[in-house]
Amino acid sequence: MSATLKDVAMKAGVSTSAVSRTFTDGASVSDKMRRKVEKAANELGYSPNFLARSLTTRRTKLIGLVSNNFHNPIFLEVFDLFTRGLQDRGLRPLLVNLSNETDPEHSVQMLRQYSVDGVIVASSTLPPAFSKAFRDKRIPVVNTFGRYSSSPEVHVVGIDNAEAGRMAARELIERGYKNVGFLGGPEDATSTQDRLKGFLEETTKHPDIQASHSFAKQYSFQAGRAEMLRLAKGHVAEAYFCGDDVLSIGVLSAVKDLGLSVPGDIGVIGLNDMEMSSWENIALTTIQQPIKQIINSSVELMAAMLDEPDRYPEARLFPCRVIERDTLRPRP
Amino acid sequence: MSATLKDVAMKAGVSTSAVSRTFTDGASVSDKMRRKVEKAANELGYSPNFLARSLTTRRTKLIGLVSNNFHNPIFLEVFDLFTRGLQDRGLRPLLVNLSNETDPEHSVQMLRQYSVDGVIVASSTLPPAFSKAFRDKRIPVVNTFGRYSSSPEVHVVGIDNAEAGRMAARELIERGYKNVGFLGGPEDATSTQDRLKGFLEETTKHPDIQASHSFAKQYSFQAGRAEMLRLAKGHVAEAYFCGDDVLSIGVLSAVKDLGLSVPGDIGVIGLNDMEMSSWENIALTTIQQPIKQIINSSVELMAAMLDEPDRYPEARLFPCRVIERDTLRPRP
DNA sequence: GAATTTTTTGCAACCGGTTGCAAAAAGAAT
DNA sequence: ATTCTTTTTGCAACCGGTTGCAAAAAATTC
Repeated sequence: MSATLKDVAMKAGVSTSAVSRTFTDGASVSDKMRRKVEKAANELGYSPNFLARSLTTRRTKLIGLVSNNFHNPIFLEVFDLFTRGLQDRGLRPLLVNLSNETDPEHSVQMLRQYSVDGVIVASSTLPPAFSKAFRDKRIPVVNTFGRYSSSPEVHVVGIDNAEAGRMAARELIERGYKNVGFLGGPEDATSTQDRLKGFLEETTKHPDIQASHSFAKQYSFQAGRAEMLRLAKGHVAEAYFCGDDVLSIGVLSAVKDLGLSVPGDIGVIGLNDMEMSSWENIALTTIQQPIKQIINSSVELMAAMLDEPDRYPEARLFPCRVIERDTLRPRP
Repeated sequence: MSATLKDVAMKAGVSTSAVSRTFTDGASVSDKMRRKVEKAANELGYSPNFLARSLTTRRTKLIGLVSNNFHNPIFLEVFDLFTRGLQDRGLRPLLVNLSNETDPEHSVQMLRQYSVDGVIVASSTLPPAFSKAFRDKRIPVVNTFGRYSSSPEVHVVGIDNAEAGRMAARELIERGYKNVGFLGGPEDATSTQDRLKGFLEETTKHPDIQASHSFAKQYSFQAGRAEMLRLAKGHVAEAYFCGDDVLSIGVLSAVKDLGLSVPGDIGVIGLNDMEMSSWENIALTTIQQPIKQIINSSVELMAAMLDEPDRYPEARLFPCRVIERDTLRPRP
């Protein structure tokens, strides 16, 4: 169909190697040759086939971008940042939606069949074993939003979830809430467990603080709303730390429907600081996860691993900070 | 690194063709041979390299998924549906973010270099010429959310934007609004132009109706909010048809800040019916674009084009309907 | 201008597969 | 058992590139 290396070589009256070298940077070609080849290539509208090239170079510049979180608005920001970051380095994201995939192992194999240079697992809910499966096949992998551990098996970039839990607890306590609740995301996600751990660690330091906890089934508005409505039938805390902003917004909606006010009757603090949280009609007080930095760092790390596949695994953690808006009562 | 065809052939003591045929459906292999090969393949953990295969088959099963809309929450739903739809057919989305790309031509070339089997352009704001560039290179292309025209040059799947504009106007008129406004998305997008055209077509039919119009700079909350705040300094209509739900939500926020109520003082109707619009604390009345059908149809059409690349271009339009929630006054 | 070094170029093998063709094997018909 | 079909298999060329090596050409040195 479109012109090949051979066509160009023939047209320019040179060997195929010469043409190949013209399109490979760092290869030895004289200026005269380069001009001759480029002329022929332009006339034929030739540009090299990356996939054929990858056969010998063993580099596809394809990066698997795997996620199972297509219902949390923050992931649109995540995809935006990832795609741009990868594109800026000449890498191409092959997107994998794990939402309904019954067998994650299948994705591992598929990405291997496409010879991806690396895989970014963008999820705080996928088990660490999933990321590890890539490492076992010697495919560079970065688990963004993954669990930090003192002996990581794969590269992790994200936040210290336990510390985020402590931070939320401190924030609530400092504002004088005595009866606080943790309303986390999926119970089996390591991020939820770590945040809860940190949260409780901090609250138990204070004997006058009552802490309770429960979990939403997933990171979504409806799950957060449903959980809050359920809680309302029993004992209700004065303030909740929600595992995610979208959950928080669900909670805000439920609170409103219950005829209660925020922050008057119930305080809410979220986690993420997604774009929507700053919208004036939401104005959620939240713990900001520096996702721009997290993602840029993930991409940077991935790029580094392409040159050095056996790089020793590291955890890159970024500090969070509280963004004060309108859903917690002011400090005394 | 990992096992190749040759390794398997050697281990099984057969020719490479035999191994190749075992992994190609529809190829002629005896059961005995197949078993022998599969055994060897399993022991070596072999699976075929799709890219090498694509060299001869001329099929990569890669589909370019191009968008420039990474700030509108509806696109998270769009990506979710596209990735799942493509995956279900064994196709793989290569995601391209055109947001900050200065030169779209560059993307066209890049996708060609990766030998994508087809391209889906998911955008209502990219110019038709962009999609056409793929067709000119004989790459199958579907422009989802594209402009319908009676002589389409590329396949278009979406809605009849003019009809959506008429529908919105009728809805407002039937509810007794006399002074109505069109608050569209980017002025240069064909979708905006078509919607405005339909909107005005309907309002001018009624001599007692006053219609005004203006445009937001992009499809985002802040753009909608800013435009409404700007409008508030001059003449304000009784009800607005916004070019998109996320714009509508920006408008709702502005109206609230102006100390006015919805739908008491100002009515709002959006377009899209994204997930968030149904959230109880937003409850936006909107025109629903059946995106699930649109996307499934786009994927189906793309799959059909892979078998029949020169398929005559068609436009597939889906009807919209009004979803009544809480942002328009009730019908009389 | 000859000898030496450096740069440029082409040959040919290779990357990991597929496939047309003809030979070999198996099955059916006589 | 022989002949004729049908199915299965392997050979070898090919897909579109890259690259080590040695020969050719150009540049440098004396």
